[in-house]
Amino acid sequence: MITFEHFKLEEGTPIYQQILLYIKRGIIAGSIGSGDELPSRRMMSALLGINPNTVQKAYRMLEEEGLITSHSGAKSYVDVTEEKIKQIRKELLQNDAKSIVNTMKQMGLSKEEALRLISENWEEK
Amino acid sequence: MITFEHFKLEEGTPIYQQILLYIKRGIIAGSIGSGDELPSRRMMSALLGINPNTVQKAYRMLEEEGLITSHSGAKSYVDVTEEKIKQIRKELLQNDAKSIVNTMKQMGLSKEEALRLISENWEEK
DNA sequence: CAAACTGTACTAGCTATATAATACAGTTAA
DNA sequence: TTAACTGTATTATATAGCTAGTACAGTTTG
Repeated sequence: MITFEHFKLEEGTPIYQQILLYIKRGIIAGSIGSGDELPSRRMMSALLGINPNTVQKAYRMLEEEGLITSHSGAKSYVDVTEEKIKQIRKELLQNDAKSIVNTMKQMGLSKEEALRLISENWEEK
Repeated sequence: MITFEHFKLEEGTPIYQQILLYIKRGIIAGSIGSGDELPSRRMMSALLGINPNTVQKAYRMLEEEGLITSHSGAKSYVDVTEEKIKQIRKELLQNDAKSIVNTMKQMGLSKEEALRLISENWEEK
């Protein structure tokens, strides 16, 4: 069962997208994998204090992307191939890295300053 | 006159926020400073192909944060003190760095892998 | 002065996001 | 079997973001 223990809602980003990303990143990290049981829509919404429809939206998109399976009445499970993992790994990492670099450059940081900033923030907390 | 030459709209983030961030990051980088003239709301919206009201929203927020001055009928100008620059520098850099580190950790990357990813993506384009 | 620009304000309409309240049929477990 | 869970679907409502159109008064420039 995926716990969503370290999942915290943030403002400014659609909730369904945050759920999507949390699961995708978990799959990339290896902490989430095939066979893992997802919390039910109702359970999940109760835990996060959000609406069941919002969870359903995230789950439906995950199903459309072929990362989970859902059957009426039964529980939902993660179901990913190595191929899919490689695909979303490339997708997310490239996206994030490019966005980070652009941001840092926009703020006039040198490569060294950027690396130092990341490095310093890695340890804390 | 601030040119917005390298400004490109991205999907998924409110346009007014992108304008806000572009100017704040420019101020941090030093490429935008006190006395610089902002494009008029109408000019700006025409250049970006967006609605004048969206530009106005960004400009109004910049004024509320005390980064620009606007007077009815006259043009708008950047107006920042060293104190304000330090403040938003800390604000944005800390925010971005923490968000990046969290994302990377969520994907199971080690500090070294993260630094290498940034490093590799720095050069390209 | 007059025209063309400025900032500002307002109404209206659309889409996306999120909530609330039900409803129903399939699955599971006592 | 029956009760409690599942996924799925629907309708209604509210808010944020964005667009479109219009209006008006202050400023700048010819």
